[in-house]
Formats: sequence, C-alpha cells, structure tokens
Amino acid sequence: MYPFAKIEKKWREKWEETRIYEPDLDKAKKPFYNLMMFPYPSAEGLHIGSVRTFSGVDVFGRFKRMQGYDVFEPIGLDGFGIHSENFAIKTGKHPMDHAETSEKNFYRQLGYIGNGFSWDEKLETYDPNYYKWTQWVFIKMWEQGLVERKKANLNWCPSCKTVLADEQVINGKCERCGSDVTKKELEQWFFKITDYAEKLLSNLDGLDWTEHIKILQRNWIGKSEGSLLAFSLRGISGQSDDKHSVSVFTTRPDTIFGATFVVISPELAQKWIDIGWSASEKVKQYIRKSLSKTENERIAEQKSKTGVDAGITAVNPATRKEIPVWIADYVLSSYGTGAIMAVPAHDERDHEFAVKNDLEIRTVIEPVFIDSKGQSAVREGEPFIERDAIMAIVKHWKDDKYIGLRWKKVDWETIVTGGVEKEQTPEKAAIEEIREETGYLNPKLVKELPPAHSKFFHNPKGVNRFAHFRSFYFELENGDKEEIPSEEKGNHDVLWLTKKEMESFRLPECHRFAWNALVDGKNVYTGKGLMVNSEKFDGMDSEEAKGAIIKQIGGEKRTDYHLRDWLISRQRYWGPPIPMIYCSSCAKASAGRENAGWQPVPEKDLPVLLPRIDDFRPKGSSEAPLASHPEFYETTCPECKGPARRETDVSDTFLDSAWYFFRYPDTKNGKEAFSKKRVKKWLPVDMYIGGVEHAVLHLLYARFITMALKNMGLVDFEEPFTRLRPNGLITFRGSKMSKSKGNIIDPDDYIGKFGADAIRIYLQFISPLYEGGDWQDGGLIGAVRFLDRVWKLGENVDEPEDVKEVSSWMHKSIKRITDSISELRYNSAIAELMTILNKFEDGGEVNRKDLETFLLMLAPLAPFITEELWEKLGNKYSIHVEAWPKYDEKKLVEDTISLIVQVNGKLRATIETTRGINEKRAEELALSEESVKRYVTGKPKRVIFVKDKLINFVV
RNA sequence: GGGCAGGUGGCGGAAUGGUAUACGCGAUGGACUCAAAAUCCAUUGAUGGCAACAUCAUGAGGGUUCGACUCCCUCUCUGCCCACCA
Repeated sequence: MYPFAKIEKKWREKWEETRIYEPDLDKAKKPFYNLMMFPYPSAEGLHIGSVRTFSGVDVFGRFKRMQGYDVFEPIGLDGFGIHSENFAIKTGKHPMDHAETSEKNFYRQLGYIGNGFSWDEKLETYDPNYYKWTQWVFIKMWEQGLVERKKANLNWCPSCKTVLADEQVINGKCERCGSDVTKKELEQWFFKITDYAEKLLSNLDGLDWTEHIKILQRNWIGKSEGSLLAFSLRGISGQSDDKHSVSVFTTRPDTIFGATFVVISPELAQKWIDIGWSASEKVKQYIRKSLSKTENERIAEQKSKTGVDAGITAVNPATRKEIPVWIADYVLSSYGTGAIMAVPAHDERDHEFAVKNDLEIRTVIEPVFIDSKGQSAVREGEPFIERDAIMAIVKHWKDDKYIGLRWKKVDWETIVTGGVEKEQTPEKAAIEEIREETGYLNPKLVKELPPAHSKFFHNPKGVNRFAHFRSFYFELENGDKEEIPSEEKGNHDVLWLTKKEMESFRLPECHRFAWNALVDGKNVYTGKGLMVNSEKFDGMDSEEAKGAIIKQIGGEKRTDYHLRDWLISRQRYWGPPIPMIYCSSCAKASAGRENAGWQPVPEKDLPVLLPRIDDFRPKGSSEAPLASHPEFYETTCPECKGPARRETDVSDTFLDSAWYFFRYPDTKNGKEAFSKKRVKKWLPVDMYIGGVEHAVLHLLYARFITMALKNMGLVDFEEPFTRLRPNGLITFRGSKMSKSKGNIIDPDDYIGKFGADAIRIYLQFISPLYEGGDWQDGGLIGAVRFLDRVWKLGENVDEPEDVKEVSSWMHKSIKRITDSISELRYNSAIAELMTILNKFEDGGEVNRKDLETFLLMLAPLAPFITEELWEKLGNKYSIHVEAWPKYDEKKLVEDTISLIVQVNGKLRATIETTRGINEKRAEELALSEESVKRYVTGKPKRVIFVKDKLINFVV
C-alpha cells in the first residue's frame, strides 16, 4: 500500500502552515459559504456517518474552490443540551468536564479526515463567548414582542420527577427510565413562531431546497383554511361568557346541516368550570380522568373514543335545532378552538363516536363521481342531461358470489345498472334491470346502500349525463331464470365473482363506492359532492355551498396552523441561562399585563454565566437545578433596583443552533453577535447539508430567527439557506449504528489502517451523498486498490509526454465528472475516474496533461494523495487552488459514431460510421448488415431515423 | 390512517424516452510463487446451444410510443416521517 500515513501528516501540516483554507473574511472576492450542520459531540466520538457527510460537504467545497470561489467551510460543536447532559449524568462526569474531553476528541478526529476547514473560526455553543450572544438573541426576540410566558401542558416523567422535551418521549415512555409519561401544566417561555407561520410557509416556494424537505415543512406548518362558527348554548349556568356560546373551527361549513352534536375538549370544559359552570359530578370526573391520562393511555384509547354527555345543548345555527354537547378527549384543546361541531355522517371520528353513544347521524352530502379520462370523460361546455338511475349488487342464492357484468362492445366492467322510468319506483326498476341484464327472476331486496351521482359522457347517445343513482343490495332466493332478451344478450357476459375477484374487477368509481359501502358497512363519506337534507342548499355543489352557508349563518373566515409556538425553557442545567429577571414589586405595578414583572438582563451584563454546580442533575420538582442556588438567582431589579430573582430555566438547545451560522464569519467579535459587514459578505449560506431529521425543528427555527432578525433590521434577507440538501444515512449490517447494538464503525481504526483518502473515496462511492447505504468492509477494498493504482501510475511516470491539450476523449469525462459533483453524485464521479484510470493502464502511455487533469478531478475526493502526486510531477503548491478542468463543447462530439440499428425497437446491429450521415445512406448501410437483413424482408412499413444516433425499421 | 422516498445481477449501484446491468465488490478459472497473501490476465444477468446466435429479464399488471428502468394509470412490497389537526 502507498505510504498514506506519511503523506497525510505532511500535507496536514503544510495546509495548516500556509492557511490555504482560511478565506479573507473581509475582502474575499467570490465568497462561497459551504456549511454542514455542526455536530453534537456525543459519547461515541465522531460517527462514520458524520465522516461521510462532512467529507462529502468538503468535496463540494473543494470543487467550488477550484472553480474560483473563496470557500468558507467552518466547523464547531453543538455541545449544549440534554443529550450531552444525560451522558454526563450516566458517566458521573460533570457536563463541563465532559465537554472539554469530547471537544478535544472531536477536533482531533475531524482534523484527520482531510477537510478544508477554516479552523480559525470554530465555535462551541457552551463557550460563554458564544452563548452571551445566544442570550442576546433571546433579548432581541423579547424586544420584538416575540417572547411570551404562558402555561403549557408539558411531558412529565413521574419517576424521574422532571419535565421532558418532546424528543425525550419515546412511544409515550420516558427515554431514560421507561415509565409512562404524563402531562403537567406549568408556566413556560415561548417564542411566537406562529406569528411567522404564513411567511415560513410561503417563502418555501422560492427556495432551492430538496422538495422532500419542503413538503415536510409544509405538513408541519399544516395550514388549513376554514371558518369559525358560533353555536349558542342552552342550559348552561354560570359561564361568564355573556353570549353563552361556543365557537367551533371547521373546514367543512358545507356539512353544517349534518352537525348533530357538539364536542368540546376536556381542557375547555375545565375552563368553563373555572369560570363558574356547575357541571355534574360525572362530568367533572371524566375531565379529571382524561386530563391525567398518560400518553400511552391516550394512544391505546384511540381505538375506542371516550366521552361524556355535558348535560347541556347547543343550537345548530343552520337547522336551529338543539343538539347535545359532549366532552371528549378526541378533541384537542391545542387546535382550533378546542371545540368542534360533530358531523358523524361525514367525519370518521365523529361517526365512530356517534355510533358508540347512539347519537343521530344525518347525511347531507352525496358523492358525485366525474369521469375525466378516456372515452366517457365529460365534454367541457356541453350541458348535462339529468337522469334517475339505479345500481344493484346481486348475491348468489347459495355461494358467496356476486354478479359482475363484462361489456363486450366497450371496455367496461360494472355491476347491474340502469335507468329509472317515469312511473317506476327505483326498487322496481332495479328488479326489472336484474331480470333484463341477467335473467334472474327472484331477487330479494336486503337493503338500500347510500346513493351516489355520476357525471360522464354517454358515448352512444353523444351527451353529457348527470346520473342520480339509488343503490340496492339484493340476494337471489333461487337460481330461477329466464332467457335474457336478445337485444341485451350480445352486450355483456354475466360473471359470478367472489369478494376477492370483485376487488380487482375494474368497476367505475360510483360502482366501487356502492360495493365498498356494502363490504365495509361504513357509510362515512368525507369527500365533496351534492348537498342534500340542507334546506335551500339542496342540489348545490358542496364546494360552492361553503361560502353561501357561512354568509347565511354569519361565520367568520379563519386560517389555522398545526405549528405551535416554540417552547424555549428547559428545567435543566446544561444550557444557556435564560437572561430574564423577575421583580415582584414591578409585577404589582404592571399587574394584568402580559409578562408582568419580567424584564431582560441589561445587555452590558451579558453573559449570564452558567455557574459550575455539583447538583446539576434534574431536580425532583418542576424547578431547574439552578433554582436551588440563591447565589445565582438573587439579583437586583434593573428597573427599580429592588431585590429580584433571575430566571433559573435554561433555553432549548435548538436556540443555540438557530443562529450559529451568523456567528461563524465573525467568531471573534466581542462587541456584537455578528457584524453587518461580514454577514453581508457571507450570508445567506450558499450550500447547507445535513440530516433530514432536522427538516422540521432546526431548519424551521433557523428560518424563524432569521426572519425576526430581518424584521429588526439586523440582516437584509429572510432566508438563511439558499440551497439545502439532505445527506443519507449510513447503516451497518442493515441497521442504524449504535453502541448498544455493537455495530459501530470507528473512523479512527479505518483511517489508521487505510488512510483518510481511501475512507473518503469509499464513503462517497457507496451512493449519492443524499442517499444512504450500508457500510461494507468488502467495498472499502475497491477504494484502497484504486488509490494504490493511482499511486503506482503517478510514481512510474517519470517524464510523461509533455502535451498542451488533453486527449479528445477526456472532454466527455470532464463533463461527466463536473456534472456529477455539481449534483452531489460523487459515486458516479468516482466511477468515471476509475474508468479513466483503466484507460490509462490499458493504453500503457499516459501524457502529462491527461494525468494532471485526472489528478485535478480526483483532488476534491482524495485531497492528500493528489497533493503529493501533484508535487511529484513538479507542479507548484497547491493542487487545491488550481483551476478545475474545463471541457470543450465541440470536443464532446466525435467524428465517428456508433449508429444503433433497431428492427421493431429491438437492437439488431450497431454501425461505426461518420457523423452527419444522412438517412438514405444510413438505411443502405443498415440493410447491408446480415443481422438486419434477416429481419427486414421486403419494404419496411416505416423507418425512424434519429440523426447520428439510431435507425429503426418498423416491419 | 395520511404524506414522502424507493423496488434494476449474488451485493453496492450506473443509465438527456434510443446499445439495460457502466464502475466497484464478490465468485470462478489462469499467471506469478515451494506455498500463501498481494498483484496481474480472463470469464461472470437467466435459459437453450459446440457455436454463431436466440429467447427472456429493471416488484406485478395495464396504457402511451416506432421504441419505456425512464412518462401515465392500477396494485403490491420495503424504508422514513407525521398521526384523533376538525
């Protein structure tokens, strides 16, 4: 093996000495901010997956540098937070000591992987010089009115006696001790991210981000447009709301005539009780019970919805009828208004609840199926001819089989169906139709199925039809039948199908609807359709009815988001103290106002240092560890100078990482978080790469903070990351690597044995950077062998032929590699480089220009070996600041081409010929080939000729 | 239940609608060696055939097209994320 250890050491030192990876932060001409999500220094040291991501990001950075950019590629550690703290607790170490050792270890490992980091600008979130400014960000947010203290229902582990973050609750159980997590209401700090919900959503469209991640964010933000409708209450006493009404949020005002009861969340019910509603004991009991439910109990109960009759009624504003009010915990307090109008006929949850509690179910929408494809697609602009019709499902008299019709003249598969004549009842029409189409004489009506409507183009009659179907389910009493009338007989075959066969029968949508209604027995239709049982709105399209109904009953338009405000406070130790002070005398003076008595620590007093304390473990109460340290929390009020108390909670780790990319270009700034000038030069980040697991949390928070900073006039852009790509996940033996599973790949071992270049090449050869893959030792051998051969080639070429131009075949390779790297498909770039090497070896002779071009293109992927060979060839230092090879468009096309000859689309020959050959000549040449002649006998029906590419004979 | 991504040799994976399986791993045979490792050479999708060659193959089934891994529809399996969101 080539002496990688010696080479890597040599160049690491030289690079550091000559500072080639430190851009001039003030004067750089073509700045390119190449960023990876900074690592969380965990217990295990650097993960092989991180090595892949980081070196993958570095390949891109080096590529950009060679394209003439001043690349800034900083590195730091996201070391604050619960994970680090938990690890410290587990090992009995103090988090500060743990941070110190893991920092050394991480930076050492990161130093070995050959990345062009700007080491001068590293930062750690637990460094007071950093978190001073995290606290400053908090205060800025406060000044903008984006911080609020309010009560929240938090995850609470009764065994550890501590509050847990959402990410610490795994399947309803505490991450650390495994006990069921309950809810507890506490006062907490929030960032009002929901103020930016709309901007966070609409800005997404303009970002060059992987579509998948944008979709995750859109879903997380979860915009839904609906209306608020007021239901006045009857029989309620004491509730101080003078109108005595409850407001519900709905996206389906068109179903209001089907709202047969109202359901409110236990939390809202409790609020009513708090303001004087004298609810029954039974109600109070239910509320108590459901408010103390554990996560697991709630998950388990999803299948059987619980609830209690509140003993009062509400008036449906559309029907004017009094309907019952229920309390149930399937209604969430945190979404909408905490109250819903229940429409059991058109909502599955409401339906389930109504069936269980024997509540009225009233259908108000019937489906309309519209054919939009094929022969029977509705013709635009033509009027609809309406017609009453029936569908019938017919069961065999003995077997569990049903009649299906396969039509002969048209490509249809249906159940029995037909029109209803004027004097007929639908039932009669159905029986008649069964006789006509199948010959069976004794169908017995078992039940009627929900009706449906269908719009389609009636081909034989040449008109658009709007058919109104009634659907029935019949069972034959016996097999008695008559001859099918001759005019019907030729039309279709009558088939007896099992349930399973019926599933794969290609029924039209409205037939399928009838079948599903029979099989599932569930009559919940949640789509749009035709209004029924809705008084004057009957017959309207439900979408159109929405607006009209809101208008009539006085509803209010309302947009709701699933996004919640960002809970910032943690009752923990290992984070930046929240820089707030509470003064009880000032609180009295401003009583009643939002956040009364709270004020920020004056900027000159920052940072609020996190003291080293020994009892850093989470306490047995809802207070943070710092709350038992008066020397920390006792302070004076900045306003009245009286005695006051500091906030003892620390902030969420995600706040640390929501702004770090602003600090990187200006880490040594002691006066400000970042200078405007540096930020203007380097931000927004040009390329950001990291794990998809951060798609909604970190990436959303970072965008939010950036928007807020823009609003404050501190930066002049709203979006921090111009281009974002996720990295894939590396597994080992098919599963995620973890210490407990014992399937860890230790980068140190492998770099020691094979060198950083080989590891880099192999990690990128697995798959495109944005896709994952499984680590296989066997595959690594390929990378090692490749570099060995490169080394041999470079060593053995003493005096390569000195030519000025690269060989003409090289241009295509340059293009391929350039394109592949631009798209982060390094695996393809490496494959092409291997192909070039094979060519070099096969050809025997290698000229200087080709070899140099090859090394230049390999340089981002394998920075050490290429630097060494570059020097060996007598070139000047460093290969990493040389220009990326260019290809000549004209050279991409060669004079000779391989013309593909097909017969009926099948390859029959290839002809080596000259570029620009005309069709006639190509045809002659092709037909002179034996293998073509054999298949083309006589004159071909058609000849397809694609210039310089292909000729296809259709015979 | 919803959303997203994806199914190509023994394995990782390539293929602007135009030569499917590039590149690598593994495997088999050979060279070198006392021997092994390393290295080098050859073969390697399946089936049939001595062979030239033929037929079949990109999860399954349809469709569009002269031509489909690629575009459209239906289904299926796997992975990830969200999940009582009114």
